[in-house]
Formats: sequence, C-alpha cells, structure tokens
Amino acid sequence: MSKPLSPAAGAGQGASSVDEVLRLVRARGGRATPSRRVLLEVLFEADGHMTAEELAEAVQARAPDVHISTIYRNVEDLERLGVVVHAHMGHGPAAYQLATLAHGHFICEVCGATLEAPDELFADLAGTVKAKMGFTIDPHHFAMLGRCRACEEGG
Amino acid sequence: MSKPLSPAAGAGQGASSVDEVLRLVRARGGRATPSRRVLLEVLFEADGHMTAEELAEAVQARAPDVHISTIYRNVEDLERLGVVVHAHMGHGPAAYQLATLAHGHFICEVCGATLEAPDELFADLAGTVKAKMGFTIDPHHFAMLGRCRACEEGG
DNA sequence: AGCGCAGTTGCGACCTGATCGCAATAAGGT
DNA sequence: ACCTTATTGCGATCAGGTCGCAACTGCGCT
Repeated sequence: MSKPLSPAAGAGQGASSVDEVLRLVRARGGRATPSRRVLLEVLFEADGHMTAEELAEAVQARAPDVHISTIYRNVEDLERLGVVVHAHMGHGPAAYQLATLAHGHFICEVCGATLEAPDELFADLAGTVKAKMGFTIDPHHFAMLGRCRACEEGG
Repeated sequence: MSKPLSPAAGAGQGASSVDEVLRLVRARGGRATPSRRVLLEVLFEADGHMTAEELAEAVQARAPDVHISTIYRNVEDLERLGVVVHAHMGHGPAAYQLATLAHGHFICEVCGATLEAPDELFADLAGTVKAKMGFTIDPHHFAMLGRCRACEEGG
C-alpha cells in the first residue's frame, strides 16, 4: 500500500471508527489486515498519544506476532491517509495519535512534564508569521520546550 | 571538566571571544586544550548554526585528529557554561551555535527550507502561555514546522 | 469456490545521531 | 619539574527508526 496511495490527498481526517478507516484504506488499494485493524483499535481506544513502542506493546497484547516494523509501516501509511499524525515530544521517540485529536505541546525541559496546548494559543502567532514571512505554521508537529511553573520558580 | 562544573549557573552568556571563553573555562576548573580552542574558533567564525558533523569537519581542517566524540563532549560542556546552545531543526541532527546568536526557526516540511525567526514574533505567545499556563517558553530550542510560501501555494 | 496478483508481514540487517568506558595523554597549579 | 585530574581518541554501544527480502494473504475477478 505504501506506494500506490495518491500522495497526501488530505482525505480521511474525519474518519471516526476503525471500520470507516479500513473502508478508506481499501478504497485506496490497501488491505484490511488483522495487524492494521488491531493497531487502529488501539489508536481509537487510546486516550493520549502513544510512542511506536507503546503501540507495539498494546497491539501485541492482542496479536503477539505483530512486529514493530509493521507498526512503523502502518502508522506511516495511516499518516499518509490523514488518519494519524505524529508529533515530536522533545527528545525521545515520536508520539502518534488520531489526527482528529491532534494538538500542540509544551514540555518542561527540567522535569519533563508535558502540557497540552489549546490551538487558540497559536492563532496569533500563526497569523503574524503567515503575514510577515509567508510561512504556514503547523503548531502540532514539534513540541515547544521551556520550563513549567514549578521548575521555573523552584530552579 | 564534565562533572565538576557548577550546574547551569547561567554564567558566560556574554563571552565574546575565544580567549574570554577559555578564561571562563579555566575559572571553572576546565582546561584550555587545543581541541577546545579550535572548536571555539570555528564557532566564533561560523555565520550560522552548524551540526556536530560540520563542526567536526571544520575543526579537523585545522586539527585533524580531533574525534567527533570530543566535539560532542565539548559542545556539551560549553552549553553548560552558557556559551553555546543547540537547537533541533526538524528531523536530522541538532545544530549548535553561540548562545549570543540564538534565535528560533521555521522549517518547511516539504522543501526543507529553514527561515530564521525574529524573537519578537514569539513575544505575544510567550506572554499568553506564561499567563494562562504558567509555562515559560524557550522558542529557540525546537524549530517550528510548517510550509513555506512556495510549497503552500504550489502544493 | 478458487486463482492469482500485488499489498503486507516478520525478520534481521542496517542507518544515523549521539553517548560511553577505558586506557593513554597533557594542562596547569604548586 | 611534578603530580593530580581533566581531557582525549578510539571503538563499542545505544536509541529510534528504516529497509530488503522471501513468505504469506486479502480480495477482486472469474
């Protein structure tokens, strides 16, 4: 499935169930394999973002033989479909989640705490940067680092 | 030098010459080795950020036997001294530069172009986030991803 | 109901960026 | 000059992720 998908045609962002996504996958020439289904179940049940390793662990609880490289390949495919997005949370592994739930992050570089960032916060910045530099910001992809209140005051 | 330095005492941000930094290094119990000196020369001469590999190449042009692990250890030490900072430019290696020249970055996730971000752009966001969430943003450490004008319009 | 093409998988090898242990070396205070 | 201790080069190792390949399997077609 990797190659034949029409490139980033921004399709299924609204996909709201495992079966719906699987339908989308098939419409694009992909196949509804067990690994894919279980991965999607895990993603739909997750209440936050998960690293590839966490996804693998959760998937393997139901389908023990699914290899982590299959997880990587599948999230990549699902990302191309617009169903999943990944974000980089400071150092360390990337975090995946359903595109519908995407949001930005603030990460304390002292204690590692991660705060979720409402999109409104970035609206002004995005507007200004677009106007002044012609650049369209994706505030979700990379977390912003800094210090949380406790570490700023305490340290 | 790695251990004995007093932890992140935010000292030498103003250091403005190789010798000045070397003086600071010695004041902290470190030593002015040739590798260190050449690395600093390269950093002071650089007109932008450089990856560890680029630094190694430049240093090795003058001191061929300097190993890349020495580069890593030295930039780490210099970072502890507040002389150097590193930033993550999207995927790929980190970029180092003198702390006095630090700034944010916007990186086009399509063509890879990197734009430098004037600090004023982040002032409002920093203020709002500080007020609403108590979080102090460091806008330099991680680049923001998005699409540059050409790729946004063309794609 | 079965066939067969092409998408997918498990596996291990491999890649990049970075860190570490160690024995040998050398800075620089005294 | 000497001796303590920071620093170095080197290779091994680590983490996170990607890839080549042969075996396997969805599922569209008949």
